[in-house]
Amino acid sequence: MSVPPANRPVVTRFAPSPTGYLHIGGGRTALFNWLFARGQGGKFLLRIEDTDRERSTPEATAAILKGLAWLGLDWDGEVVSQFDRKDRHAEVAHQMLARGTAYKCFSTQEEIAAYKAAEEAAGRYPVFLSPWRDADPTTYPDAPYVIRMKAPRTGETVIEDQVQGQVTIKNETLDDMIVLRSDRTPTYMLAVVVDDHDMAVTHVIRGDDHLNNAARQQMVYDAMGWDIPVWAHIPLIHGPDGKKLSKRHGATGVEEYQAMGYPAAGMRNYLTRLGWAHGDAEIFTTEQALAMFGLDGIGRAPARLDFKKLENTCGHHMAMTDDAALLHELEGFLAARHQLPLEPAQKSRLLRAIPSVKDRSKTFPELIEKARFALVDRPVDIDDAAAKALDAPARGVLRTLTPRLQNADWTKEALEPVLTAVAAENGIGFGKLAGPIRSALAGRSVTPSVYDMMLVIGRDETIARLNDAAS
RNA sequence: GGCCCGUUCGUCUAUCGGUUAGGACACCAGGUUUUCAACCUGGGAAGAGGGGUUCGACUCCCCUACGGGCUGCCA
Repeated sequence: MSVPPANRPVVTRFAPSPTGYLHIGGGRTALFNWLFARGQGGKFLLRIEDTDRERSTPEATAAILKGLAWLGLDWDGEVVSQFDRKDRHAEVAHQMLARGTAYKCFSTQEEIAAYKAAEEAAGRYPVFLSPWRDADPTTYPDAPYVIRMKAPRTGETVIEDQVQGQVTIKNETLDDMIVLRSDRTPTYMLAVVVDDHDMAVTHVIRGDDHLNNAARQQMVYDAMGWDIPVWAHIPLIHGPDGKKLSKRHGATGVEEYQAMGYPAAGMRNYLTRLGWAHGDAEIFTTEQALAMFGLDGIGRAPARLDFKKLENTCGHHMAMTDDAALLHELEGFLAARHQLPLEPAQKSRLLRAIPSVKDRSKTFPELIEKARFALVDRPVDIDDAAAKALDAPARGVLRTLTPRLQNADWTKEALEPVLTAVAAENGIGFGKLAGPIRSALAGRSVTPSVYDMMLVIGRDETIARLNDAAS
């Protein structure tokens, strides 16, 4: 058995099959690979496993690339198409044939099915033992064949896994897996090994649904005399009920999370912490994650998705992100939702409003809703809850307020005493004054601070909206 | 069915034989307050069950239960 490559620079890869959107679990797998490679100063490669021509589509590939881009995961070099490398895969299959570590099998699918059925009926583990394994080539018929590996029949295969530890698999449970199909195309088991070797991948970080496959794949590494990469099989993500994450749990594709308006930085942070920990670290930047991330922090049990914590994490990142970057990402969010792009005027209004709303928002829809006061034009649409605060007495109070605003300095420090005084003169608490102002300025009863709103929309607009509401 | 993996508060997790089992989210109570948040303080909340090993087990071993994965000429 070969030893893991210890002194080479780290090379990881993400190798999705293009049969749909980028699954949230796949996104996390990509993220772990990216964090590890980038954190170690290594390379992160992308390979599309499109050998299944029936199910692979260019649309799916595009969706996966888009999902990765949204998560902020960039890869080195060109995207590798596994299908394009089929000749190389066939070449390796024939090399193994020549070395005697693989053989041609002429058994038909019917024969195999019958064999397995008989084994099962006899109460044995249904491993197909091909009669062609040690057949004399001169007896080969002129018929379609596949190339199979000669798997060891005794002993055990040990997988040294960075996450799962030492996993031992009995060789009798390993069949002579097919590496080249009868149509000369490679199977996944062959292609993945050849590609990982040719791409000089040092660390294979992938879902633990591949843990058993690692034993099979090691056969190919051994047959070719290649170095086995470091394995790290990470647990899958489950839904809130602990079952495998599926459509009935809600969102499974990363683009759905983008469409729901979660900021990418928050998503990254949450996904990093899902199944990985570094002491008490909870909220961190990508730079910090890069510095902290390691394979030893990955847990062995599947983690459940918790939307409440995702939201909380995203809230922290909203507040941490600078205003211009937030606006830029907001535009991406609107585009992902196929909504109208922002006009320049709206952008500048939003940019001014963001500081007053980003601390209190967890998602982009929330940010937009809270920034509504800055986006709307007069006359402001007032909803029922806001209208309740604008009864006759309240309108009277507002009429006493507007003249006082004409000459005040437009800063919070100057405005504060004015509003406090008006409230006092009217014999009401500050809350009774803030309510009507809120309604007049935003048309809603839930808004940012009244001072923030006044400063953002400016003196003229403030007075105009107050007059609208007071009349 | 067989094989493989897993199991600490409701959830994400820390602990790497000796801790009052820590943090975060969520929840509850109180505080602050200009609405909603945010924020501050406090609170309840966990080692699946059973056997071992050991002076001592969440930690090591075995069994059971439960969950997941694999068992394709899919990846």
